[in-house]
Amino acid sequence: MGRHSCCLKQKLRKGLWSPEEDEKLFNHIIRFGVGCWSSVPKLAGLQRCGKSCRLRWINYLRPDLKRGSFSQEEEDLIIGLHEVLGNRWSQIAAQLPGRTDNEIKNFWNSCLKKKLRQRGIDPTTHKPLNEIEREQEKLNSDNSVHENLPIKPVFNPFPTLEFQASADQTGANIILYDQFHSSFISAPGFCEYSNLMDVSGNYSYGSSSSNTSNWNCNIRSDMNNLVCNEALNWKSESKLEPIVGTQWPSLSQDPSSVACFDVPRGEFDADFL
DNA sequence: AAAAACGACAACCGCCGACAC
DNA sequence: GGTGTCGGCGGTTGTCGTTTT
Repeated sequence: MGRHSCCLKQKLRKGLWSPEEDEKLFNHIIRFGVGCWSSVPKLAGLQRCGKSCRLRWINYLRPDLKRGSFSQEEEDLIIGLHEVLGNRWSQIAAQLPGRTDNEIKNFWNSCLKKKLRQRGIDPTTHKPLNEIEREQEKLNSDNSVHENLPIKPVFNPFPTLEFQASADQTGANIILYDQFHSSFISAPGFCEYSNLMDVSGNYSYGSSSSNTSNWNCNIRSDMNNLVCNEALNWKSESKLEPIVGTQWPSLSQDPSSVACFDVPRGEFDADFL
């Protein structure tokens, strides 16, 4: 329990990642893909634990990250999904291509919660705040009368909807989506999310922003898609940003045609092909 | 101009489930 | 079935830039 064995070893760096470390990790994963995270630091020449490398890759280095501020559509989608899913950030992130669970979680905690409160909505239950207060007062008065009764949880992650509880991993999202969709599209004040929700066809990372299993399965074809669609620009602050509108040739057609990125800082090899 | 407060976001921590042995 | 390892997740903390006092 607790810290992984890799983290217990001496001389492991912590804290912010340097551009050099980013470069090493990025180059390693581009070349070899992700096999076993615990072996990545050693193979990449990093004094970090595998967990830290994994997090850095998922939240920061992955080439398909969108970055930048959230659009209004994304904001509405997050709020709607949070009402359905609660703090299941990885599941919420799965519906927002290019966004990570960490990013969404931070956005929620630092911004959206505040916005909802300003609109008079409780960010936990998504009910009007005055209604929550009334319920709380009622609960308090009930408790004072029935002090010996078991305490019921106040928070209900599914406040207005009932969901099928036993869906397999692949079916769960579909069921949730159908129920979420049918519940909200007819409700006043809610956006039509359907065009945003259906990303299963073009979101190559599967069910979660943190899910790297697809990388393990077919790193080459995934990188093919990613590199072609989102060329990399190594910015001075070491962040990667897609070059909007840039057309890249398909690697499967002509791998040698993509030999270099726009790399003003750091040097990324593209000869993993 | 300096200090304090605030906000955004990167990273860590602890826990859990899956899996292999 | 017990144990250890690993990946993944959500909560929390740390860091740093910006704004306010």
